[in-house]
Parts: sequence; structure tokens; C-alpha cells
Amino acid sequence: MPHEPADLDTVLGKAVTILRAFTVDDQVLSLAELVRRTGLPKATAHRVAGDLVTNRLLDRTNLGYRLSGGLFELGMRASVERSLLELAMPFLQDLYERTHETVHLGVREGHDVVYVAKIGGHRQAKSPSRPGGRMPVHCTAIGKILLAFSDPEVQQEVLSSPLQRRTPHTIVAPGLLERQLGAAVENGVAFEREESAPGLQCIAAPILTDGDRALAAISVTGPVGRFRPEAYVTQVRAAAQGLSSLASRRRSLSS
Amino acid sequence: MPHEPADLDTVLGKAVTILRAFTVDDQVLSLAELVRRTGLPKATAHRVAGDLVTNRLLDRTNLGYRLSGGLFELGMRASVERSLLELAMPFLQDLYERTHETVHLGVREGHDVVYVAKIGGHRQAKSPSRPGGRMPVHCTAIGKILLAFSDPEVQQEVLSSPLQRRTPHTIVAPGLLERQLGAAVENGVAFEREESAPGLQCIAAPILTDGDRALAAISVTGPVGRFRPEAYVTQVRAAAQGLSSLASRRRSLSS
DNA sequence: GTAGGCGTCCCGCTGACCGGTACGGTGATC
DNA sequence: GATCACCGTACCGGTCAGCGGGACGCCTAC
Repeated sequence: MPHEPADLDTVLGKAVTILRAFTVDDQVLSLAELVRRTGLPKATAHRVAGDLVTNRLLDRTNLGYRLSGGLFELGMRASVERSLLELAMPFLQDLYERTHETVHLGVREGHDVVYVAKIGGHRQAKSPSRPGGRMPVHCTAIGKILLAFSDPEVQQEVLSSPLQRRTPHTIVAPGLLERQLGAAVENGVAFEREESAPGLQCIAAPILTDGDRALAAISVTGPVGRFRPEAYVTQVRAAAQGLSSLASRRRSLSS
Repeated sequence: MPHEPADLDTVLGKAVTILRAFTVDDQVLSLAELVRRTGLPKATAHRVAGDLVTNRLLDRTNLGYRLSGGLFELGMRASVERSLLELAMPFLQDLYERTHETVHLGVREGHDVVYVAKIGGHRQAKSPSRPGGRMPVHCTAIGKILLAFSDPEVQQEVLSSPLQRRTPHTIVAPGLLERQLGAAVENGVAFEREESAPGLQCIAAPILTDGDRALAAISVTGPVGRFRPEAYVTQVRAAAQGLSSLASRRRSLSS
């Protein structure tokens, strides 16, 4: 629950509350389920959901509601993520072709990393990440490298809040995490060894702004066994640097 | 303007009107520009846009408003598109690796094709398509194959409405288009030869449901000259068929 | 039969939303 | 440096869109 809940006293608030009631793995939600998750009165949820359908943000199926294609379309127009994606695609492609392992592109949002893209082949390592999904920063390579190149106050905020355990290898000691962040800044890459999911390893490198802040990061993920993250240091770093210089040439500033 | 405009007499309608005022190539829109595009009173636009910001659907920058990362995240959760994307990625990847040309995944929405994914390398043909963007069905290979495997009434609707010319090669004669659709059903693939943009050729194949309706389609695009679409018939068709059978095994129905 | 869960609809109250209007800042033009 | 055009922001009283408790009919399970 990373965000303050939307204002339920306003139509718009109710609407986004309903929309955000959907998680990455929900296909379709019934009205009753929406009521349960949002806490809205049934009649209200029914009406607002109906309005969302007429506005083509939700689809009505015989089983319930689901997020519509119109919403997908809208989301893809978010300039930052979309232009990042377009710019990055060739680099991600290269990286995939060289490694044939799962390649991620992600940005930081609060204490989470949001995956903007995930590309992989038929034999990809089965990872819990989904495009558009979230993972905590502290337990993924991509999250750690994003955090390492974030403002100090953000870093402190994460380090001083409880670090949730996801696997036996998840780093939950702030001191250890802090040292890893230092090493990540040093090396320009971060690693993950079964910290988010058992059997998975990962290496990530940052896409940097002129001010040495991470705009996004890319990673390569593979299964323990055939995959040795150290083997890809050069390639991941090269891709990230190429992307960094390309991105800094095109302006797309922040808030 | 493919859709009836949203209801401007409701908060939600105003909100989505503002959101949809953004096109694929807009990075940031000023309040004044929003007012111009939406036709809303300035005060109203200001307030609603502000509400959208507090609800994290818009970002406020020093230059104006822009669609937020939260919206991107939400859009990526649209079940149909997202699961399609996840399912398709390995196939698209394969296809790219074999051809090293731009690969598209798209669905039909009304008279347009909406691109769900676009992957390409550094040397990709410069095409007007964007992920999340739209193109008319009648002037793209992917659009034609989608139309060919759509309900007859949809086909008739497109054929009987004016076919806009985009290049000297765009097919604007309904009869010719209809014949091509027939051929497309016959062959299981559709072609495009500089019909949407000069210098571009394209070949597409459908992802079919059990009922022989197109759920989506994939295409390979390349520049006139080095690229001969006929050379890829087998590969594109194979990828599409593989994807079809995989998709029909996993249920994710329509309305 | 009955009980619980579901989606839908009704309808009178009310406060969220509306937008005309006004104000301060900023850049171009003369 | 005066004028003007255009911008973003803020105010505020009227009113109607939105609200949600409640009732209803339909299922499936027990």
C-alpha cells in the first residue's frame, strides 16, 4: 500500500479507486469484489463502474468488469514511459539477442520498481515480474541500482523503513543494503541473487541523467545454474551507457 | 475521430476528455491547450486537471500537464492487452531475431488498429506506428488481416465508409480492398506496399480464436529495397499459428 | 424451503461541482 | 516602458449531478 488512498468524497476519487482495485493478475472483477476492495457502497460502485464503462475505461463482460483496451491505449501515451520504451527498445533487443535471457526495463516509483518492459524468449526464466507490475526496490537488482543513483533522502527513506523479506536471501539489514548501494555506485552495476524469488539471479545497470541520477534501469535475469550475472557486466553496462547518452541528448525533463 | 465524444456533463466525462486530449506525440500540454482541445471552460479544465493530478493520472510540470506514470501502470494492467503481450513476446522475439526487421503486435479497435507492441533494432525502418498508437485498418497489413478475419458487418462498415488516402498507394477503392480481404483469408496473410507511408512494406498474419476470428495480428515491416515481404510468409504465418494455438488454450474471452 | 450472495434499480436529499468573473505575472510588439 | 494578449490561478454563490440506503428478483447451496 505505497500511496495514500484516493479521496472517496469525489467522483474522480471513486473512479480511480475502482480502477486501482485491479492488480496485475486480475483478469476480471465482479461488482461484489470491487465493493469488497474499495469499500464503496454497492449502489455507488455499481453506478461509477457503469460510468467507467460508458467512458470506455472499463469493459463489461458476463463475468464482471475488466480494465479496457482504451485504458491501455491511454497508458501507453504517458510520455515518459513511452518515449523511454521507444528509445530503449533497440538496446533491450540487442541485449536479449546477445544473452537470450529475460531483459527488463524499469523505473522507480516510491519504494517500488515499476517494470516498463520485459522481453524474453520461450525459454525465459520464470520470474515474478510483469510489465506494468511492481516489485520492492530492495530485493531486485534493478531496484537496487535505481536506488543507488537516487537522491540521498529517498535512499534514507527506504533504508529506514522495514525491508520486507521475500526469500531466505532477501536483504533485510539496512546496513548491508547500504553497503551494496555503495558498491553499486562504484561499479555501475547491481546484482541480485535469489532475493526476490528463489532460483533467480539478476544484474542491472542505470540509465543516467546528466546529474548522475537514474532515470531508469535495465537488467538481465536468468536462472541459477546456467546463468552467471558477472558474465554480463560489460554488456549490460554498455547498453545502459549507450542508452544514457542517447536519452540525455533528447530532452524529457521531470517535475 | 473514431468515437462519440465523452459526456461533458459529467465529471468523469470531462476527466477522460482531458486525458484523451493527449495524442501519442504530445509530451506535455499547457492548460490553455487543453482548453482549446477539449472545449471546456478554462476554470473547469483547471479544476479537473488539478483533480487528475491529485489522483495521479496527470503529472504537473513547469511546462504544463502530462500523462503520468500511474496511468501507464494502470494501462498495462488491462488484462486483454497485457496477457496478449506476455504470451506473444517470445514469438515476436523469435520473429525479430530471424528477420531483424520491425515487428508489430496489434489489435483492432473500431476502424483502427491499435499497436500493442513494436519491437525493432537500431536499424529499424522508420515507420509512423507507435506503441499505443493507431492507424486506419485499410492502409496497413496488420489492419487488413484483422479486418479480413472480423465479423462481416464490421467489414461492411469499413468498406462502406470513406477510405482515407495516406499515400499515392493507399487503397481507397472499396472493391479492391474487398478483394484483398478475400485473398487474405485465402492465404492467411496480408500485405501492404507503401499504403500507409512511402518506402514501407509490410506482411501480417492473424492470431485466431477457435471461431476463426482475429484476436490480434502480428506483422513484419521493412523498407522498400532490402525488404521483400513475400520472403517472410512462412515465418510470419508460423509465428501467428503458434501464438493462436497457445492463446486458445488459455481462456480470456471477449464481451 | 430457506438462507445468503449476487446484480440491478428506485428516489429524495444535499454538498460537490460548476463556470462566469477577476486578478497577477510574463513575454511580445510598437 | 507602455500597451496588449495570453497565460495560470483563485473566488464564490447557485444548483443539479451524484449519492447511497434500501428494496427487489435472481440465482446456487445447503
